[in-house]
Amino acid sequence: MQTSDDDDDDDIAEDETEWQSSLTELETHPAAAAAAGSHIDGPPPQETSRRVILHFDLDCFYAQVEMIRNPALRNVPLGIQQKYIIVTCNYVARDQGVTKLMSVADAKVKCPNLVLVKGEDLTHYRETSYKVTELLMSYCPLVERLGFDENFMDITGMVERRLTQTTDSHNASFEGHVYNHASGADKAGDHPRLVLGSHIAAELRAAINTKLGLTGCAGVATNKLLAKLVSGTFKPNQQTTLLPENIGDIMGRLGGLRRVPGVGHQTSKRLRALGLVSVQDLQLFPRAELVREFGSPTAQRLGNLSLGIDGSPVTPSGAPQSLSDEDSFKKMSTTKEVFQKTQDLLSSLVERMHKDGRQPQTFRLTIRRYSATNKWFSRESRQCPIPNYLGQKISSGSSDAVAQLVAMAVKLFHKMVDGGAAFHLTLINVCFANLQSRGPAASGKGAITSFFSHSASPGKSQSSSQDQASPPSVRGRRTDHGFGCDVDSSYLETVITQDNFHKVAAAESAAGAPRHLHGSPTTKGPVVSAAPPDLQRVMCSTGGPESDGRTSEGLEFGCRLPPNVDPDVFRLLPEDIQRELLSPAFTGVQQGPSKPAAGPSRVDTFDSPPPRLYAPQLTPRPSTHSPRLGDTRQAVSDAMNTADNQTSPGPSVAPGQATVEAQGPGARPPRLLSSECDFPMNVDPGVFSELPGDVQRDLMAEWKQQRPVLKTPSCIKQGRNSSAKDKKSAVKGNQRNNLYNYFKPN
DNA sequence: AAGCAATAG
DNA sequence: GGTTCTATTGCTT
Repeated sequence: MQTSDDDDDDDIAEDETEWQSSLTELETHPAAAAAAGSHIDGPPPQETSRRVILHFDLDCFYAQVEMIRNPALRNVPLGIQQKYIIVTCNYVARDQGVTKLMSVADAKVKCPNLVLVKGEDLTHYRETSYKVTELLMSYCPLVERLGFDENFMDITGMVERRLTQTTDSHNASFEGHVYNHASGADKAGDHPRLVLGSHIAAELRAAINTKLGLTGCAGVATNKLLAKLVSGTFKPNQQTTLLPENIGDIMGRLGGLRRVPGVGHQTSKRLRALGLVSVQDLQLFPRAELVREFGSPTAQRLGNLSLGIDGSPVTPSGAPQSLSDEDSFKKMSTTKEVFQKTQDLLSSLVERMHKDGRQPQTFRLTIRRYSATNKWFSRESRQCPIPNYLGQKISSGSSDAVAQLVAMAVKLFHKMVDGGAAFHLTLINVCFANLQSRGPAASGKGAITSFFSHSASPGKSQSSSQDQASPPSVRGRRTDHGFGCDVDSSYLETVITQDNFHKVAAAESAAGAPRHLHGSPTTKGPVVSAAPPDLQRVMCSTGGPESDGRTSEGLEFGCRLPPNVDPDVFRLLPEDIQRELLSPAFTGVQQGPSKPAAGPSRVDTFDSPPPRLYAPQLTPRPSTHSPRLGDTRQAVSDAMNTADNQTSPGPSVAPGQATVEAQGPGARPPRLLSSECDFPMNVDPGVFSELPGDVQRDLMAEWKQQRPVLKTPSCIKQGRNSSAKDKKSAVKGNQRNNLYNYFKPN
């Protein structure tokens, strides 16, 4: 599950006495503004940030889930065990000295009556985790997951809205704690947005508690870094707001650089090599020297982080981008065991994939081998594309998908491990990636339409990544920092695929296939009931009241558009797409699938149809092609081919056709056994020997008949390579294949 | 597109 | 800096 920072962190709010931290507000803010405003063009942001960001962190999440499943565990010391490790435990156990990642043996010494629950199967945790995210999303779609138990939320739009609509904003005070302030009433007048943020945080925590029965902490601040750092200040089931004047305090009190989110082990080692150990060290270190060591983007990011500056957006996570399953063990050294293990792992993974409903395009096998030199760890992996017909079988739940995948897995395995030599594995992982919502990748990569047809998953589509804090000029010139109006091209992607998702979902429910939110087969009832239908607003658009604001241009638009959509870019979009962007799904108003958007709203409540974050499909899709006899065996050999061809991009082969694999330079040295003369050259004898006997016989029979093997060279791929590499070199590096690239002026 | 490193919980 | 079981992003080829 996770590492430190919960128990072993001796906590930020410890030393009250020495708060002469090197930075005071007066120093921090100009510094922050200067650093944040270090863009090449455009004025520096006037206010450093009007954003309001929440961070939620569930209390000892796995333990809470188990205590809900079995309330008798509530009052006993409870530890969640994975292998020989306690990955987390409840507060009763913590009081007795049990900590995260303590060995079971040590934990039993500390707490002899510790009750252990096995936690290797993450199913329930994953399901509950997504329910939390979905619940949060029902209030505001800008929710980013961080692991299973944490969520960020950008509630700037909600706050702005309450600000304009609320009558008595002056006499309100903070909900929960305020960092470094004894009274929540102290500075309330100076920070109306954060006050409202603290109210929203309290409401959301209450909702999580009443609807899901979970408790957790929340942090309220002006960016993700700060929200995360402050949320743990008061520990179980409380919340804390950080005021801008205390940024210096909270950063200064962190102590070691390792405590800064984003600074991991390697980075802290490199920093240490520069003589930097504390956050203050980094704050005061010359930026130019940092750049020399890390390069500009990373250096800027690190330097900013040390100052409490973090311009990174809350990026909606959407459905997961990969599904994987793994198991670790002391020793595995026979191919027989490997075969068995991958089969087990794949069985459950395929089932999960089936429930998800999307179709994986890539399969990856990862191992970890034991070796004295390598110490223990470091993983290696091999991956290969999944042929379309197999992908369809997987997502439609066809029963023979597993066998074919196992064949692929074994093939991939032998690319890493010489079957003839001894080996010692300590872990196997199987993974589906490149998950496509609709059909096979029609690969209309350059076409705008691909953004509508490719991925119907909510949240991100393929690759949205950004470090929007660093690359200043490329982003386009309206960099409204903290106002949600910077040009974040990936948001266009996001938003469009999101809409597509809604359309698809609507179509499907109209067709009588009601997918449930994040349905699990076991959990039928939606624990997250939709919020009251009278309040159909999701208030995260930065704009004010959104009464169709499409007459004017520029600023007018800027205020009505979804966050992060540049008005300049917007104007260049085709009409229909503009309309899409202004439609309720994007600007914040959503409509229920069956409800005609009811009455006059209470001020800000929470409703709107539950967003479909992660909606594994519950009803199996009708299998598109009837399995004919012989399919399986052909598929096995195809699968082997797929795995084989992966490294050598030779002539591609249409599925269903047999090939002779050209033995590339990287091909495994053939271990020729007596019976091998009958194998097609593309079949690994090692794999073959692991197949069930009847499959072996069938395969042999088939090969005999097909002896004249079709070669099928590059006939399909005609104008293959050609130009298409347009490169986009001007914008290279950071820019992806996204909408912005297509509509950007120049 | 593939493989790995780094980071995270 | 490693334990478990994931998941994401960025770098390099």
